[in-house]
Amino acid sequence: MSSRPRLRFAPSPTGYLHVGGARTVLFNWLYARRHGGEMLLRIEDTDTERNRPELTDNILEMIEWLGLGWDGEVVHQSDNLDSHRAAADKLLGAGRAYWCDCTPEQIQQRARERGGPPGYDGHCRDRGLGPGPGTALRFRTPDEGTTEFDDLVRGRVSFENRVLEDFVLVRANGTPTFLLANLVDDAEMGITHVVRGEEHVNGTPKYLLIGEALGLDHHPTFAHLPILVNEQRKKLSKRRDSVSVATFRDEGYLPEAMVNYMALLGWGPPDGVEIRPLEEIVALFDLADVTQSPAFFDVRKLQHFNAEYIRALDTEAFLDRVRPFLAHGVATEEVLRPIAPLVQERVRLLTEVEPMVDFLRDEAIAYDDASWQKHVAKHGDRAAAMLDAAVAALAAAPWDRDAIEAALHSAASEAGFVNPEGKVQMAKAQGPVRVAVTGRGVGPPLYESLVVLGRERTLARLKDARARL
RNA sequence: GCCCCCAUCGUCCAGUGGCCUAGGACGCCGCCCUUUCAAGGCGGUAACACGGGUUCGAAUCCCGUUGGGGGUGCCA
Repeated sequence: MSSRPRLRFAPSPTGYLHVGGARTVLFNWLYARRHGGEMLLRIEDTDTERNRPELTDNILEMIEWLGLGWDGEVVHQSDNLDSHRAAADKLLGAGRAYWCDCTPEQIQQRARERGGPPGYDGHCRDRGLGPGPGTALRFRTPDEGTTEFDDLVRGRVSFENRVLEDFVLVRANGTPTFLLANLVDDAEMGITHVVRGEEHVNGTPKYLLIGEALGLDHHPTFAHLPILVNEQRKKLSKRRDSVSVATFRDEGYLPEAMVNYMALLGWGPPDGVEIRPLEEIVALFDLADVTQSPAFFDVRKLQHFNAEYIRALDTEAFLDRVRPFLAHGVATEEVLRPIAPLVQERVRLLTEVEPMVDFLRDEAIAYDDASWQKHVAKHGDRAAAMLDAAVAALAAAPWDRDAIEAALHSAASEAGFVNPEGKVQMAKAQGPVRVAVTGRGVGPPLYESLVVLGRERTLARLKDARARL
């Protein structure tokens, strides 16, 4: 195969792009890039009943957000209905397909009465029906022989033709099914590698059989990726699991972190280095190295990756990325900027930034009850003493980080936050101050925060807290 | 039911007959550092599903069992 590989991602607009689909796009994209080929995008919209055209926008937007993209124009399967019909006619003319007017209910009922396996029984095979209302076109699967194919991920897979039921090629409403349109379009588009989820393995012999019956010289290489599962080890479902890519974006995940993480679902670099630039992954990636067993999408590991990527950003880039997640725009950015590196190191998600710095921006703060109890109330008189000492020391100190540290240090000593060896216990002493000023027990480094907050507001908040005791 | 596939730490990957007293990463636990929280450093916990073969030698090859998943739509 000397020609450049041509791959495609072929989603149907029946749901938002979810992580399973995103992983499939990624592997298609990686393989195309790795081998100097291209990855096309085809929207499989032949099921007019279920399509939701607006979802196509989401799919396109998410693929772009991930930084992947596609080659050429987006293809809409519905634009190629003439070819699908022509293929159906050809199959009918060659005796490889026939009309069937059985309803799903009838098919089920016969299967029940028969007591045999569910599925279509070939009832209309030789009834010589013509097209008409409620009549669908079925493919006549061979009664004997086997259909096999080589899969880059799974090796050789073989099916006995007799277990393949006569499936529908054209619905009663005249639209082609996925089985027909998918094959016809792949052939016309010159697709060389079909990389898709494992759920399509069973449909592959049908794909092959149609192509063969059509006399097409279309023999793509297949690669069925292991599916992504939830904690119950079930296939990720848009309904059960919250896995929309847009949701991850809105929760503050960085696209490069997601792409990096998803590349590790079913694949791993030979040197074991997991967090690395996309270009390196492209250089190392190969479908032949993809795992054969299902992978669990572990959000906790994703979060770790996201935190790593956030930390790796330079300050300006970090600010650019968080901006959409900040309330009150510029006002927030102003208080964040001075301590951005400190915040950057403490968040896993971009959405965690706002609640970490809002106390620097807002006039009024709310005390977190648990924090107040643990860091202030519990220490009783010492907390009150610390607050008083802090007010006094801070009122006189120059307003810079080191002076603030020194001031709070002496205040702690004065308030009795000293261990038996005479060492000041700043870990405990900063508690009342932190809660008084931020409302919470945890947050960015205190001294640096106070610099940003300013003397006036700091003193006012310390006094407010003191008054509550 | 039938068909297809899968099977190494809780999770994701490494391992392709001897380098494995099974390695890395996430998580978890402990210690250090430390103004909280993070980050960082150090250490630890934890797996070859089971049974037969093949072989001088199996996590690695074969068979079976068990378990899990996918498919079985006029969805894709």
